[in-house]
Amino acid sequence: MDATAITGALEHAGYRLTSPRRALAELIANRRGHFTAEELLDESRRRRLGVTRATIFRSLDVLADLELVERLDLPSGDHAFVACRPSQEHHHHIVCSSCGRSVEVADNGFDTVAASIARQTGYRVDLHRLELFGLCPACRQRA
Amino acid sequence: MDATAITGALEHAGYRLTSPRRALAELIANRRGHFTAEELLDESRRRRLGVTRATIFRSLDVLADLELVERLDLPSGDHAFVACRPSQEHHHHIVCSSCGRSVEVADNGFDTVAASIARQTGYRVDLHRLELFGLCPACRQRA
DNA sequence: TTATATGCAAACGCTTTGCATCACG
DNA sequence: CGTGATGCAAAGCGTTTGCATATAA
Repeated sequence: MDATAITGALEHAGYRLTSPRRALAELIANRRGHFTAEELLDESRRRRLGVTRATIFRSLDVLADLELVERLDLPSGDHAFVACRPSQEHHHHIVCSSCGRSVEVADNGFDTVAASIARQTGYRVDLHRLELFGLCPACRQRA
Repeated sequence: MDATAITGALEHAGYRLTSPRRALAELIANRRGHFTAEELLDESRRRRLGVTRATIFRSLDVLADLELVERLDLPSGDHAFVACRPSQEHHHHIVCSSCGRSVEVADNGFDTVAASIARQTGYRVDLHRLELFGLCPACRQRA
């Protein structure tokens, strides 16, 4: 993942390109798996990037709106984020419960399930969240 | 939903049937849609049921383990719970974003989607969470 | 030049915990 | 009786906010 994908999308959406945001984009781009706000803050401190807590939360908020990151609710109850490729279609993530790496998953086939649920329940389905957890190929091999 | 379904399951699982737990079972059984721990606490205070905060959180924890309630992560980011019928197969809930009422949804058909995701990604899928939001029939009509 | 973004630190809200006491079985 | 459950109040922890200052455009 490339930091310029994030900074570019921010700029395109009319947000100012500040140096904390550039630093944050780089931090996020270099993450392998999911990450928390706290982890970004820790790394920012360690590397003296000068991105502070409030900015991290405010920026993650913006990035989530732009769908550059997705909020995750881990089975543990913790909140985390994953970076996504921008301007993609609706998709979900499968997250490795061992190493945290995640892969984007096309919504393909799920619309059928959603339609059948709508038919069965009479609800109008507006929104769904799907989170998958398991073991990635590398961690499977290691196990 | 019947409070005895909850108390019975608690007893069956070897938990003590205390009066706070009985009161809580009744509180939960009478809920129509999803609810938060705070809401239960409010009602317990209003009706002087004497169930305190710590007990509510501890009990919801137990009930979630027994799958008598399911934890929900609302699109707003809030956490809530819904009561489930006990000893059911794996299922999900569709939640009305207007009135909060929820219906259980069979997992039917989703296994195919999960299998295809596993095949495409190479991940071993261990766990998934699916939450659907929309408008229930009653709220659709009202709108 | 001016709206936007940031830093700081305090406030916030939900949830958990320690510990003494209570009461189910 | 003995162990598990409760109440209370305090701590914990992730997240948000107000406000003065700095900065991108």
